[in-house]
Amino acid sequence: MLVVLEPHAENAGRLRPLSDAGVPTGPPVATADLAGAVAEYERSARPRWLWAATGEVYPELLARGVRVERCHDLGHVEALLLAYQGRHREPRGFAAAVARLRGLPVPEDVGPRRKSAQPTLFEPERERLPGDADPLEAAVEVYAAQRRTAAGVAHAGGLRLLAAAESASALAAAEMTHFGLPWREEVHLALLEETLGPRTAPGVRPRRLAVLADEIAAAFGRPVNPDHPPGIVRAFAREGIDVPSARAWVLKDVDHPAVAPLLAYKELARLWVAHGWSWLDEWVADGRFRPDYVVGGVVSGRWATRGGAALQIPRALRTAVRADPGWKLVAADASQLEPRVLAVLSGDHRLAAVSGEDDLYTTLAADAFDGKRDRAKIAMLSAMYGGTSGEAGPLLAVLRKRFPDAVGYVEAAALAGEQGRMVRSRLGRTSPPPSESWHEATGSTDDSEDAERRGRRVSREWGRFTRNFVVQASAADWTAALLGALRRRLHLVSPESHLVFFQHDEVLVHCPAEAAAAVCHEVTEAGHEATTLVFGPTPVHFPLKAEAVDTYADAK
DNA sequence: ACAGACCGCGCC
DNA sequence: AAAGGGCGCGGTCTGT
Repeated sequence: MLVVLEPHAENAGRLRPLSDAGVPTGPPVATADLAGAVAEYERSARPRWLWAATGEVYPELLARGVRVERCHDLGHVEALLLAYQGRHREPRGFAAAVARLRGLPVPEDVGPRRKSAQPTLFEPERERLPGDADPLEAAVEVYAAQRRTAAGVAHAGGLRLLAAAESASALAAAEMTHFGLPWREEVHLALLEETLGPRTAPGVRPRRLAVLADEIAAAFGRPVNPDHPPGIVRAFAREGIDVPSARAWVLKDVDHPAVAPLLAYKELARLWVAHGWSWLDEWVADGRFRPDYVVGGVVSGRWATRGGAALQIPRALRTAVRADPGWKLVAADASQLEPRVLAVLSGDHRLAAVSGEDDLYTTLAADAFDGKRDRAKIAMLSAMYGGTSGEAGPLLAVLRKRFPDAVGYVEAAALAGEQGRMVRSRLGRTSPPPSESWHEATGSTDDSEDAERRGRRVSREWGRFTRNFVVQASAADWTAALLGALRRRLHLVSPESHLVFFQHDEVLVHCPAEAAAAVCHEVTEAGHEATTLVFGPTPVHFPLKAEAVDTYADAK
């Protein structure tokens, strides 16, 4: 069964039960204790909850101690369906869906609201429905329309699964923010002091950075702002050294006394600016880092985050991520997910055979690259990213000869992009159509050499995007299914355990120490479940190694 | 004062 | 001959 839910302020709201097909089976019921009503339904019927946006409803339920098993997130599903139809640029979200159905002016998407760990005094604004539509009725209508749309396309089965997996991902994201990533402030503070010096006021360079800035100035014989790349390039030019940019990898081969302090400065400044004391103040509270995840925030279906740079936690800081006393972190990482995804998508039997081992690149190297793992990896990444620089070209040729189906698959995707066609993931995530300016550049009637060259370049760029899209988006299909399977399994074997972090192809579970072995087992099983759900029976191996650690720094 | 471009670097 | 996918975020500079 389904229950459609509409929240009001202060835990009040309305509910209405529906059949699986979305037909109301009873009248709307108002309640002053929404969380209690939801909890009761969970106990008695385990319905699939139907609501406009998980992010608007579920955090409040979690705050009141209520977990739900399943939902259908109308906003996320709307976005997936619009994309499937090539309508990426139309406003997504529930309110827009209602407006489209009723022929009313479609409201623009509300812009992103940056959040922080600090509690806010104001309730987040809820979408106003156009034409004063009744939210419960409108949700039922939109659900029916989404079912019709999804059923009428070639990827019907895939989209149904994708809708469920994306909705489950939204639940998992809200739970990760709610429970938070265990973050030991004193460990982080000690690391900052050790590498930067004592804490300074915001904007005031810590001692170690000030010293390096002085060394840089001394090496150049005049003050040079190390935070200003053009100034650095000019400073080297005055010394008779031409550098194309001030990037670290460019400077590291330059022979000049300013290089060493500059490289050290860049590294430390990055830590200070991105994950220094201000970051701690803003993002860590009560021993938890609570980033705001944006499920499906990337066109490929990958997650993004808003604020806190949660998907860029530097390796050096992972030592601050520690399990509570008596608890463990179970770290799980899908190794080499994308080449394995390519093996399934392309049906390349040879590549499937190579994926049988835990380290795909080693096997690939033994198979085709004289045992040279580096080369095997470059070849594979070049195939998936469209890289051709340096030695990539010849290596890719070797790969193509040995694995024609796999390389042919990504090359077909690249060709589609170069021609402005869309490509899709396994479950039906769909690449956006190229922009107006892309069409102008590639369809130009101007046959000057410059215009033609630009057209070719723009076309190739889009081909690299679609080449990567098929792999990256199908990997996102798999991870969405994984999250759904894992959160359900965790609740069964160890209800106290929670997903607390997710980053493209790795997850962290915070669990009581005595549950760690069981959690590791469930992670592995969830990986198998995701593989079968998304890809069906396949010889391709998707190893998802799980290990219990005390700190994230010890993972892998 | 503010928005937006560009650079550079962190993560996958 | 050269050509590499996806992000978020903070810095400086430029234009208004």
